[in-house]
Parts: sequence; structure tokens; C-alpha cells
Amino acid sequence: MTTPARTRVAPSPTGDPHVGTAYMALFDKAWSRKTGGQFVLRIEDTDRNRLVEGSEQQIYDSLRWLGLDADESPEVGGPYAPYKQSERVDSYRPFVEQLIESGHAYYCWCSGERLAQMRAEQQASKQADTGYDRLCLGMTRDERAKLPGFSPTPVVRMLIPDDVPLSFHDLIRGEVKAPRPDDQVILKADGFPTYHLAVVVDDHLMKITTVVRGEEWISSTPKHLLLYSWLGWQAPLFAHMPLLRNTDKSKISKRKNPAARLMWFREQGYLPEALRNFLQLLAYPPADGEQEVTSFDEFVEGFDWAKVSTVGPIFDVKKLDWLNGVYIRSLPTGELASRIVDYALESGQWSEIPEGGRELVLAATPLISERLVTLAEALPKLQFLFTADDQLVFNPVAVGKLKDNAAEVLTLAAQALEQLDEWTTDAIHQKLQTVLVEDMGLKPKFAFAPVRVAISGEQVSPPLFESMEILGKQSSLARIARLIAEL
RNA sequence: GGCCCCGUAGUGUAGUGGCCUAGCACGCGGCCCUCUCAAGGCUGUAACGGCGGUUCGAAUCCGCUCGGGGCUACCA
Repeated sequence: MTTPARTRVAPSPTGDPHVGTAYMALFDKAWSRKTGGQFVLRIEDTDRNRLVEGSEQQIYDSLRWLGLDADESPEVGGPYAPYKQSERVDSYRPFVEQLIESGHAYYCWCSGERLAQMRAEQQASKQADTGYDRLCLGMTRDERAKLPGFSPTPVVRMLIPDDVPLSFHDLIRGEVKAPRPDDQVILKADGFPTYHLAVVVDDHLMKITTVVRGEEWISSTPKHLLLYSWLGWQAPLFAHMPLLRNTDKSKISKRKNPAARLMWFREQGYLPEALRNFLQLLAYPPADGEQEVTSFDEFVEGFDWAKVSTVGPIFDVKKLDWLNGVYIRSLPTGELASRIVDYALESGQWSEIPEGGRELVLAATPLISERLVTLAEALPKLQFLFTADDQLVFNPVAVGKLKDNAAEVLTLAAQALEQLDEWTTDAIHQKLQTVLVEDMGLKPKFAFAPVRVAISGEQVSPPLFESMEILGKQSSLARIARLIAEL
């Protein structure tokens, strides 16, 4: 049996949470659950220039929304706190010192300008291997200061050996080769570690056993492995997930794809369970005969790294639309109704719950549940129920499409309904069926169309008779009378 | 430019040498059901990037080629 895995997701709070964070978190959490381990959330905020206010909180909120909240995090704490890199800055220094002493790292005083110039020259000469030219290697500060392109605040670089191992085992891909790294900076001039050092130190200190990250990190894995071995630590297992893509196949970005923002889904009225299922499907296709719609528990149950896809999927929301409908339809009425209300409040469709609004939504939810793609569509479909009889607007297009006999049909309908004592869906249906379809000989389609327009103002509406029952006799008759008058 | 990852219908994929005249899901089209729209049922459409090998036999193995992507930062 597998030993309990400690996995982690490590987003940077540099803007709206990225959908990729949830995507990684899903697989992290699944693996930790499968093995009975823990799932850790660490905030990687070493890039002080790109921090965005409020971003961190949004990361917590959106992961929780998806049911992907962590067992240990800055928010809930844990045995390896702090879980924020900025609060761990002091822990990196000793390791940097150790690496310098053991000759695996060295100071570099080259200025940004010199490095830029060096790169430009390498580019121009179409040199095979680019990378830092090791000008500072073996020099003291004073020696280096005499040369041009000197910066008084040094960085620390890794000294990549010629025999650096370039291949490693990946849980998803098997044996993977990676490019040869150059002398990567591990400590910046501002004293903060770069990602490469921080990730290795933190993962080790937090006892992370399995690193799940995007495919874009394959090329830097040799650096990380080198660090582990120099520091005498056991490296974790790596799982490099396929990259989510835009329609043009580039790595998914907020600029090209609104869905790259995790909050977008919530704003659009997608259900978290549907999104979770969708993200799962992207990288974890069901084998023949297996179910596409699965719960998180079922996902965990059969989880196997070997089944994760290696091809970066294009993020196509069409399938999510379908999945969302599936999940909406599977929700109990009361639950769906309350989600519709919550969404209305959250999205601003409602500034507050109108008088009797909750009850009305609950009563009307069965009429629309199988007609919804997202929660956002619910209230607009029910708008006519929330509109006063004399405020209802009859859509001119809908009115225009009615047959010439519409007024006659409505008059007969009104007369018949007037006498109806029992105001229920069945009774209304039966009555109109008798009067309009059987007695008048109209096709049901044409018989009920005028009534639908009278009741809802539109050509298309939730089921008519059910709507009339909810509206009540008085309102229904008032609306029919109004449309007759307008014809 | 260099190194690396990847390549089955519009999209996501199944497929690990014969069960493939390539399966499934979404999408799209048609039919049925039907008070509209949905949902549901039935059904149709459409793919192994190319070229060479290996083999009795290749979507599956090998080589080349083409295509896409990633990395190549004192970003992550």
C-alpha cells in the first residue's frame, strides 16, 4: 500500500486566482485523500513586485467554494507553519550559506544591464547554449568591482556541474528528459529567494512527498533535483500535469480566456461541483465504459497517476455547460432554489430578497430546473412571476407572431377559466384543452400560444399551466384581459 | 536559435500489434415525445498530421519530417 502522501498547491497572490490553481489543487487533494495523507496550501509571495491586494483571500475563498480547501494553510495553520513564503525568508539564508561554503553556489555582482547585454549578444551570435557566462565565478567582491557592469548588491547563483543529471522519473510521464539548466539565481539582490530555492526548501521542510505542478516546470526540475542532492535531502515525487490551453493552443491566460479566472465560473453561475468534475475530466479522461460524471469521492477511489493525460487540453466551456446542467438537474428542489437565491444576491440580480421571493423561487424551481445551463439564467426565466400584472410587457415580437384569432381564443379561455373552482395545473390544463383544442378544434400549439404570451409576455416560457397555478387565478385572468385589450 | 514535452473527428478522449470497415462524451443535424423552450429517447455527421521502415498484419513499434506547446528572468 502507498504511504500517506503530503501534497501541496502553491499559488502566487498576484491577481485573481487562476483556474490552474484549482486544477492542480484537485489532483493534489485527490492524491492526498487516496493515500490518507494531507493536502497543503502554501502562498508563494516571494515576488514582491507583483503582489496584489486581496488576492490571497480570493485564493482561500475560491478553493473552499470548490471544496478543495487545504488541510494546512496560512488560514487554518498546521504543524509546519508559517505557510507563506514571505514569512519564511529567514529560513532560506542558512541553506544559501551552506551551498556557498560547499562550493555549489557563488556570488554574482553582474548588473541587470550587463546580463541583458550578454543575452542580446548570445542571441545575435545564435550561440547554441545561452545562459550566464560565469564572469563572477571565483572572484572576490573587490576583484569584480574593477570590471564593468558591477552592481554592489550581489545575487547568489547555482554552479551547475557538467554532469548534472537531466532526466528524472515523473509519475505521469515516466522517464522524462529536461534541458540543461544554466547558473540559476537562487537568492535575489533583495534578499528573497527565487522560486527554485524557496520551493525546494519549503517542500522539504514541510515534508511534501509529491509535487504536482504544471508541465511548464519540467525544464526546471533538474535544478530542483540538484538542490535536493546538494542539501542532502530526499527529493519528492513529481507529477507534471498537462497545461490547460486557450483556443489557439497557447498556455491558458486571463487575457485570451475569461475562464482562466477562477472567480469567473462563480460569477457566471456555474456549480462548483460541475467545475470540479470538468477540471477532472480535462486531465483524467474516463476509460472505456467509465462514467464521465463522477463525484470527488469516486474520483479519489479510482485515482491512478498513470491515467492522467499527457496532452494539454483546450479549455472548452461547452462541455462544462452540459455538465452544469447535469448537476443542476440532480440537485433537490430546495437545494437548487436556495442556490438560485444565493446567486441572485451574490451577483446583484437582487439587492435584497423581495417580499415572498424565496417562497416564489422555491415554488417555481421545478419549472425551470431542467431548462437551466447556469444559475444566472434562473431569475430571468422567472421574471414574469415577479412582475405586477399591470407592469408586464408583452413582447411585440411575441404578440406579432400570434394568429389572427388570438383575441377570440383568449376571450374563450378567460370565460372558461373564470368558472374554474379548482385552480391547479391539471384543472387549468384540462379546461383549456377542452375549450380550445377539443371544442374549437385548434392545434394545441396554436391554442395555448396566446395564453402563454398573456401570462409571460413571451413566446417562450416555463411550462404554462404550472406558471398559471403559481400566479393564481386573479393574476392570470387579469393578464389575459390586458392582452385582449391590447390586441 | 537551443533544449524539452506533445500530435486520434470542431472539442475532450478510448485505444498499449490482429477484437478498429476506429468506441464514448460534448457540440452540430434529423426524427420521436410535446403547451413553447428545455429535458428525455432514437439516429446521423465527422478523426488516427505526413513519409518511410519493422511485421503475415500498425492508430498502436522504429526513423525522418511537419505541426503545436513549454522553458531558455534577480516571474512563478
